[in-house]
Amino acid sequence: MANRPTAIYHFSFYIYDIFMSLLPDFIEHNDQTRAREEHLNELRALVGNVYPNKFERSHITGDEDTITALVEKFADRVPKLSEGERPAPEALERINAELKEVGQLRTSGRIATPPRVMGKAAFVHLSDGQERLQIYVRKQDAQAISNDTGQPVDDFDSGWKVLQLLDHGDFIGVEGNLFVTKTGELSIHVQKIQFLSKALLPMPDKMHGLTDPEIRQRQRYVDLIASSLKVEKPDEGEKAEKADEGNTASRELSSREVFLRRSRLIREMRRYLDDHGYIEVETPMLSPKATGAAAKPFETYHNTLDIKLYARIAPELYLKRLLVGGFERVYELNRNFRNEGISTRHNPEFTMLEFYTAYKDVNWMMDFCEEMIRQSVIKATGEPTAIFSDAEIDFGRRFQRLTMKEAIAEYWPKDIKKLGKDEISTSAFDDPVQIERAHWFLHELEKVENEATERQRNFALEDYRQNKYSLGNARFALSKTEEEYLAIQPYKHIREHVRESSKDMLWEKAQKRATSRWNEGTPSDEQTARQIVEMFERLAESNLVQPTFITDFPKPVSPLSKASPDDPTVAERFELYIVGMEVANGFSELNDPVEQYERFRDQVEQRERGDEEAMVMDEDYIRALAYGMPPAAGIGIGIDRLAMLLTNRQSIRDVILFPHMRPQRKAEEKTDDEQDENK
RNA sequence: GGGCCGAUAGCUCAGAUGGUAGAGCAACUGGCUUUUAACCAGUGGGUCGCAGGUUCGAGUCCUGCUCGGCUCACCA
Repeated sequence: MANRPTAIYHFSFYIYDIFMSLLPDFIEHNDQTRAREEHLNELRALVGNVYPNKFERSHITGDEDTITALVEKFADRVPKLSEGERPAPEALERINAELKEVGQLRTSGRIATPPRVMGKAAFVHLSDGQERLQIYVRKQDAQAISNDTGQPVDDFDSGWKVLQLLDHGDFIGVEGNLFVTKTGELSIHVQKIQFLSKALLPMPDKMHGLTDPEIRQRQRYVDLIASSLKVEKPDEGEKAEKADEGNTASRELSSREVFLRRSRLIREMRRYLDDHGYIEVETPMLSPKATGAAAKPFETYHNTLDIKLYARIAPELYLKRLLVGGFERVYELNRNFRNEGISTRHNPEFTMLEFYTAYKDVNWMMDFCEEMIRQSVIKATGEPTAIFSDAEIDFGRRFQRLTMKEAIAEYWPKDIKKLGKDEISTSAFDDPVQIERAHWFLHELEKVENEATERQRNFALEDYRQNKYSLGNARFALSKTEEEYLAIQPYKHIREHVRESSKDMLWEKAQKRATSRWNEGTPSDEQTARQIVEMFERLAESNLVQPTFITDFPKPVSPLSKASPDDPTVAERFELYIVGMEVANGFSELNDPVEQYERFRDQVEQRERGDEEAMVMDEDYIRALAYGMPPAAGIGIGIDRLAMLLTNRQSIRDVILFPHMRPQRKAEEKTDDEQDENK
């Protein structure tokens, strides 16, 4: 008890918090925030207003002297040295004489390293988010500027006093002249120092950055600070490894770089369309009908109009109304909202580029889309290839094109191309009975395989558990990855074994099942269409690593696209797949109001049968088409997914600045909610 | 919805078999006038995600929950 803090001790801190604390109480306080608050109070006494309105930077670089501008402009004056090497004194003297000619300059930034104070001099790095530049403050040289008068504080070591009160993360402005230090680093010898803003909360770790994905995503500002303050200093081992990997440009991008690259991608896609005669438009984000795609919408309500509104799921029908109105080339690059699951590939709001081109068809659109993506990728990243996970995606090569049925045949399990007397090939999927059989066969095979592997997995687990008990503390000798490996190893064999031993039996079963279904009545075109799409998704989708256009979608699943002139059951529609992700979806736009009306009616029927994602009737759109819409091709491109590909991020949340996440609930709130529910 | 993993100091993470909560960085005090992951000496800081339980004793074991990650399934 004696060496524990007393109640009075705690109470004094409580009082301190109430009377001294500047920050509101929902922000956690600790010794570090208290130190920063004290520094701020002392700074206020020294320089007056601690949140001044502006800082004028000089214009030696031609434009504003940001840190990046200065570092870039004077990069060629800095001697290039290998690690540990120091510049020759004569060379240094010459360089510094040159730099003296440049004269006084003023720049500003955030303190990117904790000040290294050495008696009566100090080194600090300033960052403008992109580059960092060192400043050198000598006690007798630096004056503080008062933020009230704009004049130097009348105190011989005022600049030094301000420096003592600076914390990692504060913003300051400095005036001084450039020089190169003995160790060869470009620096500013500070004559005047002006305090600009305080970081009351401590900065994230300068070496590791932020690793917790939760904070990275919830508090993106901290993530971005971390990625601009991080010290790039891999140890020798890592360095050697990186050198071995060669020049594959596989270095992981910082969070900041991810969003810069995303921005560049968007800019290049806009520019490409602008250069090809498209105009950018904005259509309603809130609309009385949620149409243009198959998805569940968000609902909201307009008080004055007294109507229900939906956040749009796609701008498609509005953009096509503009084709009717006489804009031949339009695009919209903006958000869509879908009230569906959240995953590594889905965010409730996502950015889509849609554009429409009059007098063109789907084939033209594929060519145009391919070239646009290729050019934008090259301009955004500097090269035609991108590393994603362990794949190198080549945007430079012509994109592969497969019909959906070809893709199914291509990725049909290699070892079961032959089933009894039947050969699985593209033509097999022209016949609805064969489609039904193949679909059921896959379904059954998957079920049996999953059952078998599940049983195998449990067996391996049980085996492992028994070993664990018999081996006692050996658990700690065995690394987790080895455990997992042992449990997974038999898994592949069992899958192959099951496939080989049961394929003919399952094929017969599927045949019977298909036959009995057909005896009950012919399946609708829509059912057949769904079976084809399902087989494609199960078999092919995840295998489409390099950019691949999948064409010839079944008409019934494409209610807004035109049928192919060659095959009335097929829509002139394509989707672009890269690393198993749907990145784009385009088609020849259906412009026959009568047929569109029929298709909507089919959709409405499906909706009534319980398909929540089927479309609704949009009478005004039919009316628009009745005024006449030119033949046209249209496309939607998922920008977030493209950004993932170009930044090697496996989660869509890593390429969206502020992704949606479940709110954190405290225990007390939870019990309150539950009490409410119980009432 | 099922499964697996995670949550410990401001940050990054250690803490096998239950027994006084640790390191590095950050913070604070002192020293050092060209350092750079500065250095040297010293100091403070944690209700171990939340709520229960077992126990003489829980960061550690059990139950429930929250948040996050991965994964499978469903839906399209």
